[in-house]
Amino acid sequence: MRLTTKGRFAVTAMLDLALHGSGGPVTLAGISGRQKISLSYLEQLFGKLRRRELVESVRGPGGGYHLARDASQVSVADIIRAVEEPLDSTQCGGRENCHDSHRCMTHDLWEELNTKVHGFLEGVKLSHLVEKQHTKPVSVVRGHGKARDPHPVSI
Amino acid sequence: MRLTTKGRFAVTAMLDLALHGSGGPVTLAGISGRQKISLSYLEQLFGKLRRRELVESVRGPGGGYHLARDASQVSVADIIRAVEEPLDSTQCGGRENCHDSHRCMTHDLWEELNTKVHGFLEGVKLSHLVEKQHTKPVSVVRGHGKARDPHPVSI
DNA sequence: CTATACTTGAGTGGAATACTCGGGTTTGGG
DNA sequence: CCCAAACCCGAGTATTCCACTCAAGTATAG
Repeated sequence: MRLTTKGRFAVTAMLDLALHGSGGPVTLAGISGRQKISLSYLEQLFGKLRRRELVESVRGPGGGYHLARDASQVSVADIIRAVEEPLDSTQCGGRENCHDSHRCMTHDLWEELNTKVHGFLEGVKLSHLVEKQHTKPVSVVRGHGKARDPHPVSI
Repeated sequence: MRLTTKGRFAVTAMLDLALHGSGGPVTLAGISGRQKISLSYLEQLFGKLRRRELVESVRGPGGGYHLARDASQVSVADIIRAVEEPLDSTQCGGRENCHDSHRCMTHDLWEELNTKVHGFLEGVKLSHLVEKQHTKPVSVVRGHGKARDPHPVSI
């Protein structure tokens, strides 16, 4: 699992979906307008979210997307896993780049970090984010457009 | 702070330095041979490590590098910070991409994750890795050469 | 039958990573 | 004193991949 803006956009979009999902399907155009994420890009992301069965689609006029399960059953980790390529080979993951059956010296370190981050993101459910949003309903807008945001992960 | 192979190489190299540092300066050629990291690349990395005062260099024949401080005083976070570009703008870090003085919806989430990861890496000292290596002295070899390992972060 | 909305796949620009290369400068030993 | 071992450094480069766009669909409500 990687962490790029793609994953962050997906989480933002899913949160928007959870927040506006009470009145029938939510259109991507709506999410695009509120969150300032390009429509085409959203289409790409929601294709993956649908294939991973995190959302369900309703086609035709009046259609849109809604969550496939309750917001309390969807973790941030689920969302990120859905949109980011797998590529989770732990950079030396048992074989490849490590000689024979040996592990490289720092293998355990990265694996432990992975586990920690994964555990954290697994624990945060969409419903938690919804609650937080309700307690302090600040702005909902993110930048987009021509702006490029390369930062893969800042820790 | 980002997490790429550059940071992992740096940690591996620093660990090698800590392991072989008892008998005077360690040469980059030695690290290159043991860890299978290209010499030129190591030179680049150690330039940064030296500027951040994590290592000290001894020039001329018989020279090399040694740790600037005790292995217990060097954290993995220190090493990664030294070699990866800052670029730590928290992807919407207060300004930029967020409208006005508002924060985007998922801001807190990523910030909390950052803090967690940072805390973990700050807590792991080079001396811990050395100990682990001594308790089970497995292979010391990593791949390199023409092989490209793009994975920025796998979590 | 048409407008709305999802669906799909291909394509693109730019930036960054992961290196290499070719020259330096320092300095110990013969 | 000079050579070679080592560090030093800046520029260059190939590939990759992210972040997005574009174009052409398919389904369906009204």
